[in-house]
Amino acid sequence: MAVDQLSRAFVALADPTRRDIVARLAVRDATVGELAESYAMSMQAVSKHLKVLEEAGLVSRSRDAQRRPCHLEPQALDQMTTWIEQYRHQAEGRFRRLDAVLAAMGDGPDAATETPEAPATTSEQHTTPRDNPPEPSRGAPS
Amino acid sequence: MAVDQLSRAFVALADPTRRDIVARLAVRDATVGELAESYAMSMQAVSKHLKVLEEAGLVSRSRDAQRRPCHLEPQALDQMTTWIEQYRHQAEGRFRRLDAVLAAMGDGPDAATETPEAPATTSEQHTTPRDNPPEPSRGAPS
DNA sequence: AGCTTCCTCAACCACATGGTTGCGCAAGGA
DNA sequence: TCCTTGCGCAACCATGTGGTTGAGGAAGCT
Repeated sequence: MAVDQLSRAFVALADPTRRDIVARLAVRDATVGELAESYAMSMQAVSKHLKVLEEAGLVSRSRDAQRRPCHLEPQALDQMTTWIEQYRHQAEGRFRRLDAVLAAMGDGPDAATETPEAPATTSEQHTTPRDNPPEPSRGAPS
Repeated sequence: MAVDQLSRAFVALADPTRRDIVARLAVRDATVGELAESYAMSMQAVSKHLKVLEEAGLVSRSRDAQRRPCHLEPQALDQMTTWIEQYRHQAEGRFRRLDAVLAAMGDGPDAATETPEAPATTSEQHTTPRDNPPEPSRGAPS
């Protein structure tokens, strides 16, 4: 417990069986039994996987008599892409800027190859808020 | 071993410390020691985390004397978003079509609320290839 | 009421994971 | 040459995870 939704979502999709379940639920809703028919494991195991997906907010379950139909929740997937794309864009932008610096430096001096991305053309520094600083000691601890 | 790159990538980002490392490497490359200063754990532990990220293709490490600078690899992140977005789009498209059917059925008959997404307007069925069918038994086993 | 179907919960087990410590190696500086 | 820095490897340990089986509950059928 005490784990944020994003961690749960990544943990959930880290398992191939659960990714396959997500892929199937993208096509159509399904019950536990329907899903379990496809895998070489017991229905209890599939139920556990669905519980993980549900606690990650990736699927929801309603009631239909004794059935428990499973429904994919796309906005949880959206959260994940938002996180990933944030840093991918940040990194790619930085690399593009770095390439530009290196190219413009083609006939320049030799004092290069030393962390030229810190003082890049447009300041970026450490503006983006990282989600989980899982440690108390920030900065040099010694 | 014998685990595909996508699973490795999701496993890697499932850990908050490793997500934080990715966030930092998006800003600038860093050495193991620099990263380790920020966390309440030993450098060996951070090195292990980096190994996980490296085997997932998310970071690469070069040599600079005895330093091992770590570099974020955005295309691995791109793979992940590609996977996620595929099913998010699929599901959202299906839900939009379902909503349309329900809306158009507002004055229609009462025989509804029963899996209306299977015979939707545009046939989609099970076209998208799921990545890991981790089971041998496909189709009704009985 | 009693049976069947669909599913969850609880206990258990093997193995993976995240952390530790200790050791050792490669490369630069004294 | 020796020492320090920076880092990886191996062994170890506690906990988490993915599977099993067994029991049992909720809802429809006869």
